[in-house]
Amino acid sequence: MNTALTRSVEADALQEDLPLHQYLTFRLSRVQAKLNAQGARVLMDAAGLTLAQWRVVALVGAAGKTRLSDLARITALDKGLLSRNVKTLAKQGLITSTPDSFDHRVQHLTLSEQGREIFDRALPVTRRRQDHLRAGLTPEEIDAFRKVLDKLEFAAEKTDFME
Amino acid sequence: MNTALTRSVEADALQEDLPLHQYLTFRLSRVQAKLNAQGARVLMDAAGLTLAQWRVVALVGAAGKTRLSDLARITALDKGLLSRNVKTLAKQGLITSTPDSFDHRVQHLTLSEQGREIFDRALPVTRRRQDHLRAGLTPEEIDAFRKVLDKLEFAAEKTDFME
DNA sequence: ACAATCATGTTGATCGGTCAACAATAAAGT
DNA sequence: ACTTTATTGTTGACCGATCAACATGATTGT
Repeated sequence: MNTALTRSVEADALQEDLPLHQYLTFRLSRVQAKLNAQGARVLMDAAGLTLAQWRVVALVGAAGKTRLSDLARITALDKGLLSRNVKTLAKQGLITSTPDSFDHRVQHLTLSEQGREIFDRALPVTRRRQDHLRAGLTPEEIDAFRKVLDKLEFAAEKTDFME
Repeated sequence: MNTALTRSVEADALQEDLPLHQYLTFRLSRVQAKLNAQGARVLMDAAGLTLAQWRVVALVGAAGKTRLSDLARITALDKGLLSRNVKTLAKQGLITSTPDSFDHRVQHLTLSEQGREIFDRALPVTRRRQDHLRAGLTPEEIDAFRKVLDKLEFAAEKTDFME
């Protein structure tokens, strides 16, 4: 009786009252993984960029001119990761990085012609995707969602809840 | 005038109207990264487990007895990843994996004594963390949040929104 | 002026997650 | 019966993310 026929039964019983499934964090990571996969696919198709690369392009494109440390600060992305992404983007000719004449540590980042072309091509695609994601949501839901995200982010940064 | 003194000004201007910052997915991935880091730290301190390992222990502990394919199906985690985690947990003696006598492909997973001890020790810690995360949220907010997650997950699985 | 400190960006090591290929086995179709 | 197809779990290759160490250069304090 313990053959493959009983599989679904046991699986369902398991699914019912799993502690993990009630955990917001677990749900969140699953949804995020799926969104990530979708976003990566869309961007690769539309612009030949990875998600992390697109983020750099989008940030530099929107800012017009930035430096790496600002991107890291604002987005809370790892500076090492950003550095590598900028490097490959520069090698591909999408981003130009020019040194600051006063502070010789900083590099100013701008989009090249080609970079802006890709930015202009990718932006509407990502907008479309965002619209698609929001399509089933009311403005109130989106607003509430954002508020919860803020609170969760705040709670995630607290370190003293274990005494 | 383009020295480090102007940094914050430019950074603020950038922060204002970034397209990325309005993207739900971007916010989500940031929050998730922070939650992840917090969860990993808490679990490592409390039980010496990685997040992925804890998930396996928690799932097997809750189910009593499962097989790998069920875990993969239910949690939408990668089976390769699960296989590796199970393997290291088995090597550490937390999980015992016994072959099915009818279907020689499947392995039945259960917690060992030691595994259950760790499960029992880690579970209240993770509950405490979940409570901490929910502390600032009303039941309605949590409910709304869950609904939005469901809708986003659904929308993330659709593939035909680009025509 | 000089020492100590801090900011910027690069790099290496490592880890977790994803994907594809695979061997072994079972189930289904003919 | 036999071929084809599907499932289970393992493995290798690869990529993105995280962390720490580091070199360089600026800032601060005395």
